[in-house]
Amino acid sequence: MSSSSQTADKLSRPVNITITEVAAEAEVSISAVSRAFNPNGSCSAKTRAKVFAAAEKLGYKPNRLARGLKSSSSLIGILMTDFENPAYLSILSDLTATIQEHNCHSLLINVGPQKSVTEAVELIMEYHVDGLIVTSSSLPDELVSACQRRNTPVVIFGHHSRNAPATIVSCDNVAGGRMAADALLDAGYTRPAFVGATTSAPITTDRQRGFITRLIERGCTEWTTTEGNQHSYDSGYEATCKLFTSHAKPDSVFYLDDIMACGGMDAIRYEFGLKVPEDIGIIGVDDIRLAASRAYDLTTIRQPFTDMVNTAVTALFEHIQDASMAPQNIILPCTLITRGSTRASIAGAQTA
Amino acid sequence: MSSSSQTADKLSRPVNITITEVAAEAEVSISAVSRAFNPNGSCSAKTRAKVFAAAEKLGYKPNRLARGLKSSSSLIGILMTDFENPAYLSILSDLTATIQEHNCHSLLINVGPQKSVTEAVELIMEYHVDGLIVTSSSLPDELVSACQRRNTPVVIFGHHSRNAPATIVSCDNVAGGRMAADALLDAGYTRPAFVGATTSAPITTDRQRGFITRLIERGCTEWTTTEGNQHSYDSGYEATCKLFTSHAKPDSVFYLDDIMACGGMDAIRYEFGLKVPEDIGIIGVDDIRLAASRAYDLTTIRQPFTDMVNTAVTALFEHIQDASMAPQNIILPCTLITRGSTRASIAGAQTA
DNA sequence: CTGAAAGCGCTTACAG
DNA sequence: CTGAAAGCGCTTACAG
Repeated sequence: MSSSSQTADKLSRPVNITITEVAAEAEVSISAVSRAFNPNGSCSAKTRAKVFAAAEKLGYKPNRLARGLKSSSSLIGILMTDFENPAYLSILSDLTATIQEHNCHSLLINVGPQKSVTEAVELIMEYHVDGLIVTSSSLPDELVSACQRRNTPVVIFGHHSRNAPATIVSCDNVAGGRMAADALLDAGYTRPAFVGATTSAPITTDRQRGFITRLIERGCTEWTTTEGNQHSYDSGYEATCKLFTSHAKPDSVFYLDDIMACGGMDAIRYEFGLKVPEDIGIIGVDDIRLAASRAYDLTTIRQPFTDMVNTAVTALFEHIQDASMAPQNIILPCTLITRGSTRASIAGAQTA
Repeated sequence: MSSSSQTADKLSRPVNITITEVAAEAEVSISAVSRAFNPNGSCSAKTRAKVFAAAEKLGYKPNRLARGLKSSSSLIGILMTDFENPAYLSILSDLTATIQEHNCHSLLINVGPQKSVTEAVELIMEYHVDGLIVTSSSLPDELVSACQRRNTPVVIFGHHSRNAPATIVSCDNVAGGRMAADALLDAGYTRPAFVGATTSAPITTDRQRGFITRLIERGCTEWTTTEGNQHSYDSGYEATCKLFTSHAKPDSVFYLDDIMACGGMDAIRYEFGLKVPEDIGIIGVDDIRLAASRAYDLTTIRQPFTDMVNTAVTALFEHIQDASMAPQNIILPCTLITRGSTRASIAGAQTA
């Protein structure tokens, strides 16, 4: 292949240029080209320079599919269920950005209601991903084991799972529930309610447990609980309408997450004409952007999403490097962010 | 390989079972197995049954990486820039779900500020994606051509691009701007402002052009324009603060999108103590979930996102099937959704 | 450090 | 319809 024909080729032909052409251009073997492009391949500086020059000239890019056949695919699977909660947009942004920093890319699987997690995992395994991050839905333990058997590390993001044989990164939901209870009682509210969601059981139960346990510890007896259908504005709104037309008349509500709290606050204000925080105190969880808006100005239990994402991705790549590493259960602390949806504390409570 | 050892294998061994093992189990050639799994491979019903039985028994899943080496990767690249605007979470949900219906999967690339679109496209090409969907950022024409040369169809989502050699699916932003102008004037506002964003030029200019052109057509002269930095609540808030402390005193604002409009509305209400819609009328674009909330109750120009996604994905797969298909410029209509952030129309205006 | 060779798991003309 | 064989683009022991 002459140099002039290559130049013409580079401009016009649609075919991909491969390692073979680079080898010819650099006058080395294809093994040498492969090693030059691999950090751990032994290769003299001179050869590497020749190879890079040739690759640059030809516009060569390695085919990751071919590489993945013998080596790693550089693909990380992300399983997502919840596309209602806006928190997941920034989580996704952080996840993909961090994965890209590791020179890998994200295969995003939408585990919608019509698709089971099992199906999703099987599908993702067909791409031989290097690792898997599961958000917003807990993965059955058998599936985690199945991944492990295939040497595919799994990190579960944001969800507890008692005894899953996988690394889990979440925040301390029980403590978060306790904080919410303290914040409400400290502000003088006496009849708190908890609004959870039927989906994603572990999160709901942990936050609820922390909340109720703490209420009881502090001698509060007039509490109620109810549930919305999903993590959405509408669910929060509807659940709140039910709650405030029931016999229980709470004076404050702890919502499972911020987006439900926003829906709930709107119901309280516009459906029942009550004032926040004077008549009703409200606390959410997450600290999504909207929580800091003037309209909602929501007191909330902040989840350290950025830290959680970094921790999760770091742990995943550690597992990818060292398959023998034991699964860890990493729980990050959450923080109370006090805003205008709760009355000023009358006790000596913590403020952010 | 005896049947009993296979059973033991299935439970314990970590290695993937491949086409070779299925062929042995089914007592056919590996070509036959391959054809059985390919819709267009000629294969007798009997052989297919044997193959499927063997595959089922062994838990065989084709390796998509290997398949992609000679055939298609079943991977669709999604390029995303904007993780601020919540509209993109549901767009992403629809995109991934629709792509999965086509038995393909989504490689999501985060084109953050530190990463150029060019880099992102080069990276994505290393995975030999079957097609590419570009959202929330316009792709330089040279890049589109580069993809075309590699036989990788590109669909641009949500953005005009005068003469890109790619299929474009967007909505009629100029008409949207005109609708907003009509809605404001019909409601009796006389000093409208437009708040755009410095990013994503084509969208901003089209909506602004439609808006201003229509204002002028109807004899309105007292209009102003300004810009936020990005598509976010904070940008809308800040731009509005500047706007309302400048010499121009608008009585209504058309925002580039809903999330900016929400920020703007909060600034108007809480920073300047003005009433919406009595003192100031507000219109956004998108119709995100938040627009329908009681707190914002935002009049908006709805983009038909679900239709746009379906159209974009359908068009992409048509191009993948038939490489010779000419690029199309598909523009879907948008609709005015009248809510409480504008006064009731005093003219005979359209209402949703 | 370097090259020839085998192999990753699949597809696809090519004969039969 | 079916099988043997070559090939997709890369990696990785194995000799040298």
